[in-house]
Amino acid sequence: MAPATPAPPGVHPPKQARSGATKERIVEAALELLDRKPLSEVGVAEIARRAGVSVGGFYARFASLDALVFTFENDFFERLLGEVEGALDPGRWEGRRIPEIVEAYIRMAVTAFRRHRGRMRQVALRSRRAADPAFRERVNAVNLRLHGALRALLRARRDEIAHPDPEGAIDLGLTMVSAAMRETILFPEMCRHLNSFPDDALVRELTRAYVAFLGIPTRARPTRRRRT
Amino acid sequence: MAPATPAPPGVHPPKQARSGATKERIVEAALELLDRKPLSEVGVAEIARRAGVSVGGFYARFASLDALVFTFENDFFERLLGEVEGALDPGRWEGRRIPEIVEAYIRMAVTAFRRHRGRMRQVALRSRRAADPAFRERVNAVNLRLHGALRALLRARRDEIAHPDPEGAIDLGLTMVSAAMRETILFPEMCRHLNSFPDDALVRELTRAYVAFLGIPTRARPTRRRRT
DNA sequence: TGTACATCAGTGAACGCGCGTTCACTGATGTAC
DNA sequence: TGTACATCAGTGAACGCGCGTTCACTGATGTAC
Repeated sequence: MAPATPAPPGVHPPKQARSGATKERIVEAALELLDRKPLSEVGVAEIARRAGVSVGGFYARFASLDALVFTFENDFFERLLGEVEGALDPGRWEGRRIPEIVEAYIRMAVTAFRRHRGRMRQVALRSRRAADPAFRERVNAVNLRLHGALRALLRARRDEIAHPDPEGAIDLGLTMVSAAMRETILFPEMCRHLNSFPDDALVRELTRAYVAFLGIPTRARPTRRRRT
Repeated sequence: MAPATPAPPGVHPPKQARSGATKERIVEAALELLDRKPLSEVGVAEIARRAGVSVGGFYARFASLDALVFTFENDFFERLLGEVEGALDPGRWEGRRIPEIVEAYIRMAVTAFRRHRGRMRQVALRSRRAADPAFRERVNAVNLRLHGALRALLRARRDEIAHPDPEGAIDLGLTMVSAAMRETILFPEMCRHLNSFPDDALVRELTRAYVAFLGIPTRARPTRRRRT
């Protein structure tokens, strides 16, 4: 049942070097196209053309279009989780206070949203269409871990929080901040009528909002910036 | 060019009473289905079956599926705009302070999101798929007016706001609050791992968040509730 | 009130198009002896 | 090094399915005289 090489499901493991290269080209072509339009408007033919293979060539590497999407989503999730969980390791933040942590998290998130816009849009759209519960489960699991890392750090600093329901506030604040980033970065056409912010200002303001909502007394302005 | 009866484009004006009733049944069937799944999973056949007409009967009333969607979206927008702009009429709020206004707005919005969940989901999804720029324009125009009404009230009370950039904060706060409502009410499956709030608490907490972000000194807790 | 005719309302099978997928085939690469 | 054969990589036209839309037709409603 289990294949000899543990390849992701639906991806035909390459047996020669050149087919590996073809696979890369296909993935890259798909990502480039996704930066410009949602998957529903792309299609196998266009991906294949851009990758310089025939449609049949595509299917020699991937069992289906879904399999391709699954693959690069998975790669992406893996990388993202590694990055965020690494950066939010509790050890690193010993003795640091909530505003700094929140700012670091939001900065990472904004950067990721910006850098992987196409893929994240695709994930956001797909996870909202009811169809595939397995996919939603996957996205939920990833979000759980991403949010979980921050949540753990904040809960451990609950005494900084003046909000009467610290845990609820941590979660709702997270929802607000995440949703706002999705809105402004992934789907900016939808809020064109509102003032828009450059990324730096967005990080600063979202941090301010989250911190204010948690009810953390702003003795020193949490405005000092840091360039990684 | 202009039709005798100014019917919405794509809707064949009924010439007999019974066809008007049929039209209503079709619209209602579509709305019921939309409450349970996105349009992309519904289809003309299912709408027609539920409305108790044949597929041909559907097309006797509507020029296309798009025309149906357009119609009930428009009705919906119209009603929503009327309600919100009426409730936020500047005259009504003479002498009232920001926290009250914000709470009233958020309560209206939460109620609307809850009551018209299917339609709003449909709008949210469709406006995020690049395809149809005309549709996005329409949604933007509606949002502009909805947000504009609140924005005007808040701007007129700018002296209550301690945030260094009041106008920017008004807009970003609006984005955060709107996006959070969409997330928690329209697509709750996506944040199942986070604490969820009943509507009353959601209104209270979103209000608190917005007010805190604007930097309004909370002398008296803005927690007093009001039942309309 | 009755008849003839025009228009409207509605039926449901068939059409057509887009798009993911398949399949018979050609060419390239690797292996055995 | 050369030959024969097996497997892999890739081609592109054809297939098939879902689904929105059409169309030839039947039945219902309204109107003229």
